Amino acid sequence: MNYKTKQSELIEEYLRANADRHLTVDDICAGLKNEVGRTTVYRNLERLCKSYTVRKYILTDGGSACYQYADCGTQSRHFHLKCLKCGRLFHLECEHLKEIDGHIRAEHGFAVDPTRTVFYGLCENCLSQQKEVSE
Amino acid sequence: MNYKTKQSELIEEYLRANADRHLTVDDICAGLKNEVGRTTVYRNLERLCKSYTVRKYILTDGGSACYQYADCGTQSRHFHLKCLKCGRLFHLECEHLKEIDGHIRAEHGFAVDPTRTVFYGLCENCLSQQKEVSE
DNA sequence: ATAATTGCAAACACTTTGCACCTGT
DNA sequence: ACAGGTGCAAAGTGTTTGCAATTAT
Repeated sequence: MNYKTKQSELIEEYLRANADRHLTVDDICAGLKNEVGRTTVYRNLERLCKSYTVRKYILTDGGSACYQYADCGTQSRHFHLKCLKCGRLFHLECEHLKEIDGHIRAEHGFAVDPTRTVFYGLCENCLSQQKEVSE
Repeated sequence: MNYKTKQSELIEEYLRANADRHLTVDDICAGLKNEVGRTTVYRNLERLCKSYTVRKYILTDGGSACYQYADCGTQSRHFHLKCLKCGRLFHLECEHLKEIDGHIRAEHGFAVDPTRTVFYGLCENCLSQQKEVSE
């Protein structure tokens, strides 16, 4: 059980090559130039998530889910910053995560799940643009 | 602009009366015994979210969104903690907000909007329950 | 040989939109 | 009178499923 197919290899390869990015199913399909069917992408992602090879993120805005190759350890747990203006998604490094995480855990007894939590606000770029225009 | 209708009053009333719960659109429709159309519920919730009277949560993967009356002073700047298990909403005090806020702003040039940001995770209660069961 | 995988089309669940009608001001 | 609200039906999204054909072992 678990055959090695051209498609499953392409998908995993693509995810690994883009381990620094968050990919939607659309991204993956486009990245593979539609050499792999959408259904197959979904099914492979499901499998990879089950084996913890890939991590699924559900952004709190109800859009489509994002997937990221989980290189066991390094960038495993991190927060997300989503710009309300340009829509870009940023990653928040681990040291700060721990600080935030620990603070809330210690002081409020609440265990934050970074895979579910998204900070909304304005990114550097959009902030400076806003100042210039000052609308 | 913004007329007071029988339906909009029923919806807000119901949300306020159940401010301790997180309600799906289905819950609201059922609670109002289908006196209000589903579309109207959606549209009113959208309006209430925009005015920060109600907060929208996307808790489950593929499931429906939840709404909760949260007119906790539109003006006050604080974060929210939402428990993924019991659905309870907690408020995060200002000192910590400033710390988190300042950190992300200073180190990442990202200005977080606390009114838009919700931390998802597990509350003290649900955490301890989970330990007991230890599944 | 035979068990798993693929991918189309169709089903799905939740949400949004178009439009004709109704209601509040 | 007319801006705004309502609700049906239809369209739109993102995801899952049925199934016949294909592919890996």
